[in-house]
Amino acid sequence: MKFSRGTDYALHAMAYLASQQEKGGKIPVQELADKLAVSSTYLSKILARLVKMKYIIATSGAKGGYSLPAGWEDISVYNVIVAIDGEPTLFEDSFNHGDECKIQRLMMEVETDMIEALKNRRIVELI
Amino acid sequence: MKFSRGTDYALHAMAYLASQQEKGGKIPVQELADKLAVSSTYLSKILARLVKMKYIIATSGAKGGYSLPAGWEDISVYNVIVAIDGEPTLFEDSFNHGDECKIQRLMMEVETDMIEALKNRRIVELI
DNA sequence: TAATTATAGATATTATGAGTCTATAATAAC
DNA sequence: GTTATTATAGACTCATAATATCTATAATTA
Repeated sequence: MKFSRGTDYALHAMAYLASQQEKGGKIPVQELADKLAVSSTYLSKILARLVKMKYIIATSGAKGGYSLPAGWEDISVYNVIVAIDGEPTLFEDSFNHGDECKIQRLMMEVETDMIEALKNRRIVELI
Repeated sequence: MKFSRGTDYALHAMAYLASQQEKGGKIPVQELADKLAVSSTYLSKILARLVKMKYIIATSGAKGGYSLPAGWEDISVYNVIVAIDGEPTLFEDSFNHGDECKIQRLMMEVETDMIEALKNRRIVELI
């Protein structure tokens, strides 16, 4: 019952990029990896998912690195979580119980509220 | 990012016991296991945790089985989850970041709200 | 004493998270 | 154009936890 460490890395990376945003520079993965005390190849894998979702921009080559796209202020914590872990689900709905199951319904309500809360929180808050 | 299947079994077992409560009888694990389509020995292991927390009562011997204790109407969904999975934590706080970490703080807020919601929901609602 | 029920321990299986290593592609500096 | 720098992608390993199963034991009633 917790989000993956990958999500944690991703959120910290996003927060760091956001905090460096004024300078307009690109941040190489090695710098991010040093900050987070994680291997750069592994962090690359995680960041690749954010690139795929266009939450960050990757630039190859010398003086390259990662940066934030226009409109990054709208990216939510939920966006990042889904990019890394996929849609969060408190219960496995492929089990026994369909819509008529009160347990399933109750958990869905709690889950929906949690998701709503995460959608309302944005990366820009983390600077 | 989901609760264990064990929690699911436990909630369904509790709901079933509650629904049979009027009859005052004890329900053997085999009957519960049949309902949930799970092996009785495995379900026993899960129910043992509820017994330890006094959320259900186990009676050995012929005509024995599981039943609910006095005051069972106050047992929350959260109680059951903690009994099976332990305290839920959205993030591993043993990582890098202490109280000053904004990500940690944000996730703690979301987590606290979720826990509060689960504490406000009781087994009695599931009948 | 025998039947019925729960409990506990050892073990197996499987899935997933977490991470490494290596090769490849893209781009800028020279 | 060559080289250095950067990101990307795939195969693979390792550890851990969930999800059970099986067997033996303890408790209680008929």
